[in-house]
Amino acid sequence: MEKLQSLAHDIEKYILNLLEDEGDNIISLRRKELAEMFSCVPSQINYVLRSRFRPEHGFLIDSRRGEHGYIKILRVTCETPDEKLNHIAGLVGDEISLKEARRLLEALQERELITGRERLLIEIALRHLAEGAGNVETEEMADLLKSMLGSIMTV
Amino acid sequence: MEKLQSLAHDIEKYILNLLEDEGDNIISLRRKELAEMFSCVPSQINYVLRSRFRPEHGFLIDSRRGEHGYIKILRVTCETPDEKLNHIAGLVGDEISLKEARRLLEALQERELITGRERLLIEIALRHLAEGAGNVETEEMADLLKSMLGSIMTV
DNA sequence: ATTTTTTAGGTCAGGGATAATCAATCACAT
DNA sequence: ATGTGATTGATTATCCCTGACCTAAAAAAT
Repeated sequence: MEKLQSLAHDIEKYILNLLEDEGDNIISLRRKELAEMFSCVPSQINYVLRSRFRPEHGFLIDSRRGEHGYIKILRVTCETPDEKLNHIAGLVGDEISLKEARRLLEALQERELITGRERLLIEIALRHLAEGAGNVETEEMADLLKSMLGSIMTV
Repeated sequence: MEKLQSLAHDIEKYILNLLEDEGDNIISLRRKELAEMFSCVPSQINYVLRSRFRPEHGFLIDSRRGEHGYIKILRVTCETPDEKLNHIAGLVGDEISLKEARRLLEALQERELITGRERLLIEIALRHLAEGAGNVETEEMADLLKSMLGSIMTV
């Protein structure tokens, strides 16, 4: 019955549990200790962070090296359920124009799902992308928009 | 009482407390005295200032040598939106790496000039840009970062 | 008035202690 | 066979701290 999960999965769950216990949405780790606890190489911790605690997932990482070094994991948003991510993906689609994106963002702000400042940030990022390349970027715009919305849309 | 934090951290907190107590936004120190108080080498004070009281942290340093020497620490205050824009533009500069940008965003969130959600959005946009282009993107990153920060600082 | 001495603070390189990165390899599913 | 995710270890970068040497300003000596 015991489904053997990957080490990365176990470490992820351990970190999420720590966050759950804290209630303060921020925890501080020592990479070396965590690696010892799971009997793995320290860089494995970085792999877990890179693959599961990115900004897209609503997390921010602050770290310091040297003596008294640490890794702080900050949970900015609650976990966005797949259901909601699918909804966002549906709204955005595989490709999107700047004009369509603007309409979508306006609607989201209207529903108070994002703030005016957040809407500005997203619009600027998309505009920068659109102005950069020629016209094959509607797909890329859709990807970026989904990443950004996915990171801040809370449950 | 165990020493849990680094010496630099303790000195930082001591200075911040002084600033807090003063109520005013400026304090004056003697490097030698402070070093003696913490039983360390005087240059350690310089290290603390260099690593924690830079403009990106919201401080300016003024000092004088010789008899009646001093180190003054001034907390930056941006009264007008214009000052805020200039401050940000100066911090970002003409070019910036992804690593530098992340550090800056951490400081800005610490200063409560941006929220965690806004930091998420900016980090995602910058990383998207950095990973997309291969090479000479430090200028473009600086432009995008200034655009994004500038847009929300005035709201 | 000029020079010398004294009294500060500044800069830099280096070493120990961490964490980050990267390329190689492994594991497993398709 | 191939592709994706997981794991490792070697290398690189960063942080903290010290101490040797440098510079500036004021006082003292001339």
